[in-house]
Amino acid sequence: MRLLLVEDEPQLRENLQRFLTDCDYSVDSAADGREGLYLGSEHPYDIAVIDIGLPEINGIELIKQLREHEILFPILILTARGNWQDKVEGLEAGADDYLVKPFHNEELKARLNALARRSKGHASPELKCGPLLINTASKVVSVNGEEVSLTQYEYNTLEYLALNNGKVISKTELTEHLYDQDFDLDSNVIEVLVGRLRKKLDPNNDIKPIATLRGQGYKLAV
Amino acid sequence: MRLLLVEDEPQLRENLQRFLTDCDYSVDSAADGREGLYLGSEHPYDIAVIDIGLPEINGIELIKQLREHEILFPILILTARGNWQDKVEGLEAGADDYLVKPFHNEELKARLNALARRSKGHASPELKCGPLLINTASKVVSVNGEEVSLTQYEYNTLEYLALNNGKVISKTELTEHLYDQDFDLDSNVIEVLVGRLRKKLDPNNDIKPIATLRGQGYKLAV
DNA sequence: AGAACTCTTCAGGCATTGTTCAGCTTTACA
DNA sequence: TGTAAAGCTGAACAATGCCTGAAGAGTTCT
Repeated sequence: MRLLLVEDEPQLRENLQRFLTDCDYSVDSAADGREGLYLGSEHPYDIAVIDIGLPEINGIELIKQLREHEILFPILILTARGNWQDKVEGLEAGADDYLVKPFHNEELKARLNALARRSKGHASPELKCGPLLINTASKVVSVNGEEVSLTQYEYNTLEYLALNNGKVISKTELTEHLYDQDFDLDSNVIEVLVGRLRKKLDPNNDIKPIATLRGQGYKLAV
Repeated sequence: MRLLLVEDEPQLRENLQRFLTDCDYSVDSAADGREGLYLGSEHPYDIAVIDIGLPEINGIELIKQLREHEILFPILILTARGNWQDKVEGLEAGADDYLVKPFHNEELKARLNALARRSKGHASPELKCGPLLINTASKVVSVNGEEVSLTQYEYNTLEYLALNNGKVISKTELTEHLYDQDFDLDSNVIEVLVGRLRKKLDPNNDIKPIATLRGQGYKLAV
């Protein structure tokens, strides 16, 4: 799998390059938008990781231009925390997913895998777990074909569980994912969110999509 | 497994060193960044735990320099609560995971295990012992394909035995593994747990997965 | 500004799990 | 074979962690 990495900060670029290489991607990296555009239009990459805040040509512009050249590989963008606008613009410009800095390498890996998988199968950006269908682009969730309306936090919680389908996720991990600031760890927000999710996804309580593992965390499995 | 610990506060350093040694790491510790850098570049560690707030060379700088020397073992950083910036910088500098102080020793251990496993490329989270299958990611245990539901402590006990498959584990060792602090060693919790495990794993008593070695401990072997 | 919606906290209740205890069984060894 | 120590087990109790409904605080939309 060939991967294009566009990131201006040398330290982060190097780390990501190393990590992604370890994940068996063959990585080319660019330090600015101009170089990114050049590499991206010359080589047949399978996937790209692009930081939004770039010198020369900024990330948004880069994505637009790539897409104008009919370059269709999936793109994951990196945004700084708080720059909400970037994220929206990036997705509108043609990115397929985003990650807010700082992030865990493992999460990047999971998202890239998901992106790669669905782009190979020409599938839509969907996660599927039994009767559960999650469209990560439109953020629409449906159960047995019936659409369910979720709030932002409910959605994020579900998406994270779905990305880690089958794995046990501790409340700490969920909290850290949902709130990147240090957050009161004694809070029971997660419990409340999970409770509401359950009620919305499965009002009759017959599917039981989210399992509780007492003392260990939650797990999505259907 | 060789582990490098860099922590300036003597009390915490000592505690961690003792705990990690108990976890079967062979631990070298440094009290400041300079010493950490020296040790880290001289020895082939498998993993490192680094406090961000260090004298001499601070933690971020230490990580950067290690990475510049092409030193690639996974690094877990310790940050004080609220120092959110540290966390970001640490991850960008090349750390692989972080833990916010104060933390539970068991959580540190779990994260180190996960890091170690990932970096060794042991992708498969499954332990297999005869008819016994333990998935450490989903925490699902099955016997001859049939799923068995275990409580947290039962699971932890079994996992530890399985990690030491074939080795005799004394009750003391099990107790120390399951419980953080000094725990009443005259208790018979372990016996109770092992009893419950046996009943759940092997209700008809024909597999006998856990053997008792009178006066020595227990052993998983099938 | 008011209304509607979402997020977070809190407190009480509940179910499951963890721990202890007492009495019983097995084992090792004289 | 008798005895003491080690281990096993079922029941009881205590502690823990999770769930839930309600209400307050904060947003966004009209």
